[in-house]
Amino acid sequence: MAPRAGLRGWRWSSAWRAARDGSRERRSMGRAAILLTPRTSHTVTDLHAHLRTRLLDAIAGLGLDRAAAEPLVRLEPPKNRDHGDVALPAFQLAKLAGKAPPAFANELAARVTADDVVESATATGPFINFRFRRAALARAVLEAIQSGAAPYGKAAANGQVVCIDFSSPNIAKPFHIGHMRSTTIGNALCRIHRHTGATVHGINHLGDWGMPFAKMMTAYMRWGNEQELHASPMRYMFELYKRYGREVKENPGLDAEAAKHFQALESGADNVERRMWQLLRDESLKAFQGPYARLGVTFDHITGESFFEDKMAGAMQRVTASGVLEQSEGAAVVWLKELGIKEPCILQKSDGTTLYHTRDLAAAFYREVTFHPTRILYVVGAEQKLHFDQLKGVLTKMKEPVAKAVEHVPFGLVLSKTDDGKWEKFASRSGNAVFLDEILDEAVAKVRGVIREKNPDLADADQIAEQVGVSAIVFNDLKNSRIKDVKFDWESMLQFEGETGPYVQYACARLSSILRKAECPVPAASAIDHGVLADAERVLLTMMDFGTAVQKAAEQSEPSHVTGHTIALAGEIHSYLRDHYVVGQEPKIRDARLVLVDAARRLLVTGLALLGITAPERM
RNA sequence: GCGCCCGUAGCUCAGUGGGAUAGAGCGACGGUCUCCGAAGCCGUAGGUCAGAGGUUCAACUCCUCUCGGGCGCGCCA
Repeated sequence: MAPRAGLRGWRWSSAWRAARDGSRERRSMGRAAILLTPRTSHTVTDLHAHLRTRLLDAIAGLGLDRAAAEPLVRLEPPKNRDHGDVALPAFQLAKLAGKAPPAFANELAARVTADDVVESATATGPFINFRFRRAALARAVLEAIQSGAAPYGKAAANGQVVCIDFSSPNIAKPFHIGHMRSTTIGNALCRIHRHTGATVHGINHLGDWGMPFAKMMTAYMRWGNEQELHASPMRYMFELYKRYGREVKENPGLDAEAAKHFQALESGADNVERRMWQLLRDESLKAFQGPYARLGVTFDHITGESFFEDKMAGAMQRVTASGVLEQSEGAAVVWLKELGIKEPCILQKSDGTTLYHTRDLAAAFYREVTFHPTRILYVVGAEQKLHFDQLKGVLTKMKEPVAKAVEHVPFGLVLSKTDDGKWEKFASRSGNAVFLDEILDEAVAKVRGVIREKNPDLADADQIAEQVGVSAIVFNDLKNSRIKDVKFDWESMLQFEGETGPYVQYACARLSSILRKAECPVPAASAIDHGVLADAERVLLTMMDFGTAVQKAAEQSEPSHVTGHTIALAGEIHSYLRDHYVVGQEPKIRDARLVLVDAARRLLVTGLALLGITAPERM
């Protein structure tokens, strides 16, 4: 419904006042994540599945109940790699058997004899450590990666339908640093869920309704000029926004004026407010395509708050019919005390107009009938936890089935450093607001400099600098648990060494370079001598963790699990390459390593793609 | 005041459906490009996991309390 064509080339104003009512577009937190997969094991590879079966057979052989033991067989990575490839703490199984853990571990280990896949099962105290045959490990992992089999490639449809409400900026304002987190996290979650086989609906719930927009309209109607608006829409609207903020201090009546305009807009009549709204919305929406294009973000649906204008009456009727709506001080509210929420959820103001909650309620109903979602993720900042608790609470009190799908995915604030070295919420009082384009431009410029220095003959250097620079910013945003506040400082943001996007991209470029220099095609993974890859066990075991990382990321709405895996894999392959050359080796070794290098590159590219990042062939 | 989140190495963070000696990166110090990309790799130093109780065979991980930091709390979003 919205124009997707990009408007490139304009820059954000250098200062931005994050006034209280201006910085609160949606983005926030949630209740406990709904875990949609049975938490029985981490069996994401054939090797693990095989081992599980062997273990359960052995357990049954010891006279234990197979079904009772099944959930207790929790294979986990050993604390120390020297112990083995996977470990099984035998405490609970020993309890089931009524034996001392070390003795039981011994008995069980003895029954898991070596086969084509399992090399050994060794009891170490109460733990059993397993080791796979190196050739089997290499074969299983490399063939799966090369053929694009799940979890390395996209999984078959899993029946889940996931709505992801993300980015959702208030489009009456410039796209600034504060908008980035919901955008990058939501984008990554869309890609991750698709990879795991879900049907995903990425939704941009634009803030194009309500008081912020009404204030912008008020400013424009008082001071606006259409020529200036068209010349530089976002910058001009930002100026209006700032002016409104200044003048409302002198003239508090402005807010009442804005409220009147909103009332007129919501009346549905074809009036000046409606035409004004349409104009401002169109202009700002166009301007937002620039940042989205740079970040590689797309949406399946751009249904902002205004989209629900004609659906709110129906939603209110539904609430009324359910009998949970009450009048309080002239407003229509739902009390949620029995759900442990003290603050009532206000659905209609005393002047009859609607609120954020009303529109989210209408949106929930709409999404339910339109998409039949198993989960609806709201990627919105943690400061809006109460809002989503209330939304879910109202739906729960109404006994609406969709209530259980509603899931807030909160994330931390973006903090900036004050003059005295403390961290505080981004606010431009001290002129510290930073706009996304400025950050991306800085990063790209720095990358360009690094390229000039390290790879001066690189073709398409500008394009690659854009690719690498933007990735550094996105990767940085997805590196830590989303609930952590992001400490924004230029130094670490523009750091390309260590655990960074460019580090992972560099690994990809290095691997690509080796594949080019090999001057022979990558053999089929099934055709190589897997035994010679015994020296690559750390790389292979890390590769094997990919599925677990993606699964956890999907279940917990936590892209950082994927980010972490790409860093780990890049590190392992870098280390491996130090002592293991590919080019110039005898064919048997060269071929096996070519498959390994190619698989590592593929998996890194896949991991980055899940984060919304591309990897250049050279950099 | 009430509710929620966070507190692990100098800094930024992993690890928190309890499990074997708490891991990275940055910074510091020391190595490493006549050999596939040094945006790399290897090593050294650095931790009473905020504190105190409790549950458990086992607690950084679960429960309670305290301290420190942050966010939120009726017609904004």
